[in-house]
Amino acid sequence: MNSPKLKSFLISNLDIEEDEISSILKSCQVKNVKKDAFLLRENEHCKHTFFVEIGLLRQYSIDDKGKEHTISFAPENWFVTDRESAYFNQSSAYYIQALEDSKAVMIDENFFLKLSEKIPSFIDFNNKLLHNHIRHLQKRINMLLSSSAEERYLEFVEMYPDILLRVPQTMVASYLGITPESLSRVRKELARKNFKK
Amino acid sequence: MNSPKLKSFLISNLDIEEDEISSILKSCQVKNVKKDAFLLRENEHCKHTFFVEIGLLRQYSIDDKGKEHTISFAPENWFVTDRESAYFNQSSAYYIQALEDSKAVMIDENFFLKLSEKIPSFIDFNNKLLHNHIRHLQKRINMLLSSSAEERYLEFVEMYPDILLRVPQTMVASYLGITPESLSRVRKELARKNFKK
DNA sequence: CCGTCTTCTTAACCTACATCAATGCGCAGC
DNA sequence: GCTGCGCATTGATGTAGGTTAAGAAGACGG
Repeated sequence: MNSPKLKSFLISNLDIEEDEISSILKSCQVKNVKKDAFLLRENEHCKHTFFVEIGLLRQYSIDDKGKEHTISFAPENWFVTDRESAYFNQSSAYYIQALEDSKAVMIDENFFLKLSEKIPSFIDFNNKLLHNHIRHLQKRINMLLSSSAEERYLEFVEMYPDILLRVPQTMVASYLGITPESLSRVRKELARKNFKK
Repeated sequence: MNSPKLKSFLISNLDIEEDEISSILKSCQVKNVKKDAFLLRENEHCKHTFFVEIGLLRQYSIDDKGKEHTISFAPENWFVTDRESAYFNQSSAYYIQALEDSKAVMIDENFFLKLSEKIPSFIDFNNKLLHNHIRHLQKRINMLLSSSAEERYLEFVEMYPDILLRVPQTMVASYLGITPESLSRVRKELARKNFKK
């Protein structure tokens, strides 16, 4: 059970000794999953926050017409969870699935408690993570309200150039709120514009 | 300087004595604003969380084409702030404006610190508020990605029937991500359907 | 190296919603 | 009781993006 990335992530953000964090981390299970495997399905109760050590996860929902809507991508060093389900004890409306063979640390409530007890700065750090999450969500809402498909795509390219190369366009489209066909057209149009310059 | 609603809100959610909360609340300024007055403008630095005692506030952005996009409405007993600006010390991309003559408690960083110090349960409570915020934002993203104008309007009617009656339709439309004209047509269509039944 | 599968592209057509412009209508101020 | 203003409605027309369907291009297992 080793989780070097989570470890260094915590060390660089918290005022904590290496062996102390190691001992806490021992209590966390690490899950290895193959591409396409699920870490969470709709209607299940989400009990963990996943920290991605290796690979790439995706969180998405499926609407009544059967269409997928990507909520987030989580590559190495990212967290992903359904806070609504985990925190408020509800069954989840989302799926979390591996887009590549992946390795994720399964963080549970207990882990948070231990950290809060032993490391005072963890509370502030956790607070910061939550605020950061809120910032991203709000930015995305603002974008969905105000930008065209092309603008949203350009924004995505700029923010997540690495992810762009690792996931199928279908999924990028479902993140942007458009169809794969539309995304293809947007890309074509952009290529044309750049060529003309 | 009295803020009875914030007081009872805190008392009912925290394990705290009435006079203790009263003394902490004394340090908070209360702001009375007329309809249309601003509590925050774009490019300003947001230094407070506003708790609405009386009235109704709205948070919105203006895009490059000059269009308004409503981020949130805040009636009595609600908080509103730009966490991105307040927490990360950036200049704000949003406006906060009174839609009615209003009274808001101006909560600053210091207030949070005092509460965290004196009331241990405040940390958990604050955590809960953040999680709740995240839950709402995520739900809204999911809706913007997956629902039609009509579905979004129906959802709004169900979730915020009170707000619906207090704000002009233009602003509801800008919350839903559609034009006022479209909202008018959606409403007409819904009226027609209900009449036929 | 072939067949199958998945993803991407392209084209023709369609629809939800936007835009533009005119009209209506309630209500505040004089 | 007028007048003007802000907001809602309506109609005509435009357009971004959706839908459907087909083929092209990689990716992969045998």
